[in-house]
Amino acid sequence: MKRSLEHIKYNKDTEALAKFAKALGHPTRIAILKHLENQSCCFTGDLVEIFPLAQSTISQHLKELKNAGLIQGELNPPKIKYCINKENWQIAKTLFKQFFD
Amino acid sequence: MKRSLEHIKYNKDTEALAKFAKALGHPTRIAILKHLENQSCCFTGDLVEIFPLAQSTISQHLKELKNAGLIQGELNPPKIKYCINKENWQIAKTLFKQFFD
DNA sequence: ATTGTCAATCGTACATTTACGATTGATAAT
DNA sequence: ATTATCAATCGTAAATGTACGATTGACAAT
Repeated sequence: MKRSLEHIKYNKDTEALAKFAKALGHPTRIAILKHLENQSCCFTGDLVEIFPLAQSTISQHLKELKNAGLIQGELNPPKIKYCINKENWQIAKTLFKQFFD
Repeated sequence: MKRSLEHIKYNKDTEALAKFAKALGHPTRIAILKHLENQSCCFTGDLVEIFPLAQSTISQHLKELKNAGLIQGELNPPKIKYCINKENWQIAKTLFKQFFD
C-alpha cells in the first residue's frame, strides 16, 4: 500500500458485512462452521482429526472465526469447546439477507 | 505455504460459498455491489468518482467481482457497463441462505 | 512435585491481496 | 489519419493470509 490515506470510511453495515464475509472466505472455515452447525459444539482436537491440517493451522482459523465473532470458545478443561456465537450469527444472517434482498 | 499437499478437497457447495464470501470480503466491493443493486448498472468511471481510489484499483476490484461471477460487464462504447450477474447472484443468495439455515 | 494432554502462540516461509502510477489497447469523434 | 476517452493491464511496494513445526502455558491426574 503506497497510499497515504487512512482507511476509507464506509457505513457500519458495509464494514460489518465485509468482515463477516472475509471470515467466511476460506473453505476450511466454511467447513468448520458447517461442522459446528451440525454438532452444535466441538473441540479443537476433533477438527484436527477431521481436517488434514496441522493443529496450529486449525487454531489460526478458529482464531479468525472468533475475531469475526462467529464462534466462541468456552473452557471445558482440559479442552476448549467451540460453539457458534448465536447472537452474531443472527446478525450476520440478517446482513447477508438484506444484502441479497 | 511449506506444505506439499495439493489443496484439500471440500465439497462443491463449500468451495463455492467460500469463493463468493471471499469476493465479498472487502468493504469497497460490498459498496460497489450495493451501488449496482440500486443503479442496476453503472460504468467504471462512475465508481472512480464515488470512491477515493485510483482507477486501477477500482478496476482490480471489478475484476475480482467478475471472476467470482457476481457481476458482468457489457460493452457500451466507449464505456463498459457493469451489472449484477443475476444468475450467479441467485446462486450465491441461495448458498448463503442455506448456510445460515 | 511431576507428568501428560490440549490448544494457543511464536517464528518462519511463501502466496495473495490491496494499493498506486504508468502504460497499453480499444473505440469514437474529429 | 489523429486525437481523445475510457478501462484493462503491467510493474511495484507493502500488508495480510495460509501453512508448517516448535514452543509455551494451563489444567488434570498421578
